[in-house]
Amino acid sequence: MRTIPVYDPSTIERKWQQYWEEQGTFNAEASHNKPKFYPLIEFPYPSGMGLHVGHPRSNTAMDIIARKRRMEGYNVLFPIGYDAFGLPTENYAIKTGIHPAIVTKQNVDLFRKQLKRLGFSFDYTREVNTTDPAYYKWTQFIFLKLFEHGLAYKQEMPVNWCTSCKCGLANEEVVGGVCERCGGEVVRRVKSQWMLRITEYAQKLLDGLDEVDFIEKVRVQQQNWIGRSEGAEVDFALSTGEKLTVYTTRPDTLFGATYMVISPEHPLIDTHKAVIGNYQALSAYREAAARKSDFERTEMNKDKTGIEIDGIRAVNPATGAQIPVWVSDYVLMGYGTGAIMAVPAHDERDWAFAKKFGLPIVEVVSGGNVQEAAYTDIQEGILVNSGLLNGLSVPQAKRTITDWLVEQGLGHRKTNYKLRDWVFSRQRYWGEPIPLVSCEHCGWVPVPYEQLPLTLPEVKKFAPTDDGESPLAACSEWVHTICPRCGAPARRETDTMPQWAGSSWYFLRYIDPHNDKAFADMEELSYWLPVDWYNGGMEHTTLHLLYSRFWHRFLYDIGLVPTKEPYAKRTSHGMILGSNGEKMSKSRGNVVNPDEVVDELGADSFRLYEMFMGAFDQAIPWSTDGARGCRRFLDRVWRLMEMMNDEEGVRPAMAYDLHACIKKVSEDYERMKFNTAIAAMMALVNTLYEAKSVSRGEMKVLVQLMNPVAPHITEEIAALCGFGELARQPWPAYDEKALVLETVEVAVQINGKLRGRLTVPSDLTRENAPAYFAGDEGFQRLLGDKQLKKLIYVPGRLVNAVVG
RNA sequence: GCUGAUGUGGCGGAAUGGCAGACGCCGGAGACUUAAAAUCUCCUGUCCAUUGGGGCGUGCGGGUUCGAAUCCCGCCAUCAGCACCA
Repeated sequence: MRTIPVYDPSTIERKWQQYWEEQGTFNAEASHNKPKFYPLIEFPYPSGMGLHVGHPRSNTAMDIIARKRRMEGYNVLFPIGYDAFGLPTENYAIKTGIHPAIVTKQNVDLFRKQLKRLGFSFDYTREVNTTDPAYYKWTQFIFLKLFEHGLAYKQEMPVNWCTSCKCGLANEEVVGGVCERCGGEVVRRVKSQWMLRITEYAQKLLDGLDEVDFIEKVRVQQQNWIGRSEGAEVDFALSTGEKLTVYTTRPDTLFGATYMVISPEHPLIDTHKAVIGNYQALSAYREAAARKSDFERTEMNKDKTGIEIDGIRAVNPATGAQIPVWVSDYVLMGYGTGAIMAVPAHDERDWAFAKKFGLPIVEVVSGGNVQEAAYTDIQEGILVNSGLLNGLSVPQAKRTITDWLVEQGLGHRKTNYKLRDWVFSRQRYWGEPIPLVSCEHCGWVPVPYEQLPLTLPEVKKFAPTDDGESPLAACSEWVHTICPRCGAPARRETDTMPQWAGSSWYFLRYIDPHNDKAFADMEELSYWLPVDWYNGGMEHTTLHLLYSRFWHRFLYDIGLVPTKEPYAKRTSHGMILGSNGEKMSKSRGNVVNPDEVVDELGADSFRLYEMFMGAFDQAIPWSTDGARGCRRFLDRVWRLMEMMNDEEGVRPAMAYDLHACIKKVSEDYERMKFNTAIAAMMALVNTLYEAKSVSRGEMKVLVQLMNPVAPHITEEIAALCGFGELARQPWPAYDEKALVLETVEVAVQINGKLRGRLTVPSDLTRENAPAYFAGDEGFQRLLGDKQLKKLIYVPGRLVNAVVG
């Protein structure tokens, strides 16, 4: 038994972290000779609360992959940065009067310190910060490119207005009718807003999903959010002589359209004020609809309201019948044409509406009972009461009627998307200024590129005004400027960009972070792009992930980046819950502070537990006892040094276990099955304890396998044992031959019931099995006097005797 | 309502057609110790028998198969996302 030093994580971890920093061990190499690997984690928002236990889950996972790739000979770029614009910092500034830039710096320093304590192999020389003018210069640059290409426009439009933040929100930021950030009530409010035309890219963003390796649920969520549907636009003649165009995905049901509905915001109401008999009532309905918050609209979801327009009727182009036109808020102005043909027999919403207001329900697809419920099946039904469509299936009828509409000049095929344009303005201080100037003569004029960055002015008050203007509007010497084009007095845009701006392209800046001629050099981009593996939270699937794909695809289209898609692979981690199984939050009092865990157990134990606690993609409750168990495992590994002998190689008796472990761990890391990889290493250590000894060769392989998860302790063991620096050595390979044994134990079943175990030659085949077992004493004893009808042998696993 | 996921010991979980419960936590017993902690060894789904063993068991009900936690059909429950998108 050797005498070994005490395992003291705090000393060891500090020592190695310093060493890595001095040596630049994990900095990406400037040369492009090696194959590259670019792993990415979502850069954190540096809040004053510091790191929570969720961050290290994603970080450790990608750190493991990054460390393994370096040992496999790749040039790895594993960067870190800070997404530091945003509301919490600004709200803190409003409360305390401290400038957000100062708060941001403090928070970034705190985060960096905490991240370094956990030993992540980031290349800190490439750190970015979205609030740094040298960074947001290029955010503004990309915005101006979007503006130049007609993808940024300002429009009066109803926006989601958070009454608490006093700020407009993107559709994606409204969750369940309330503000995603603060939970405040969200109402509709008409404001002039900068918009980005992401809808122009709907199809490209959809098609791009086929080129990348995203986990299924991310792909499905993006597809649903983009929401492509195919149908037709159909013109209905109105009694006023004009026509009303609707969008439908079910043109086959045209003969069943017994009324029409337009949205309360539809312009038809005002343009036909003169002929409408109940204009007063309609206006009242419209105002009531406008006053409803999104939340109320959602609540009232089930109970339909509406009012018939008195004085306008429409003609069903298929049947020639006169049908009424209604107004109801179940029809949305923002989708399709803001008007629908209602087919109550075959649409649940129309059915509910027709039942409530006593409108006729005409069956045109047979197969259900349309007086009882809408029949919406499109697989089985056959068309009836539909003239030229009678007897056709739904898909056939769709084609036939659409061709007919086109022929008659009454309609055309149409594809629609649920995706809406991106509300890009925020009436806040702590964001990138939008680099545009409003000139009386020239309209909106970009700030010239050479004048970027357009920096935030110093202001005294950071709070938005009650009338919803940005705090920048109060800063008159900043607002008043001259038009860059004609030199006349002009005003700057005072809205700022949303937090999603800086995060839409940060992965590009990591590639060439100190470049002041371009956001990144094309040659560097060509080497490093795309990001090979991006891990992040599901909450960013329809926000950050979609937005950044949009920006990247735009930059590709104008020739500024070399790939269509930014991220080759996307995976997602499960949330860490409080020990009571609920979401961690300050108010629930179940928040775990990583610093405290590191203080007690060390960073390696913390990292190990985060990876061991359960399946990586699932939500798991935290257990400090579980983390202590991981510390116990590291203690056991450390003490293996006491029983280490001088044998350099792997002992034959240990070869199978060791090589099986190399294989299992190597494969499981790649599949993000970290929990089973760690379990395999624990099992190996248990086997070594049973053997009461370990050779130097075995010990070295063990610490190499563990190194990506627990880098400090394993480097220290390697140093004490003279194995050399692990981070600089190749990843261990397993020996296929060592995995083949001479004999193997198989289960014996009689009629599918487990009855015993037998040792058989491992090369026994299915063909030879009947003869072998006929002569095997142990098998015959288990079989007894029963009559063998059939024998099933699964090599290496089991033998099943089917008896009469 | 739609979409996607999940359901296995006291707990986190493993096994994706072939020995259910690997690995860890909690708990119990023993060894070491003056003692405690730490450590080491053993036990730990459940019921019956307790000497070898046997029955039951992966949300519920059916089915396919020599064999099902795993595949199929029908339910139930939980979580997440979307939600009047025509």
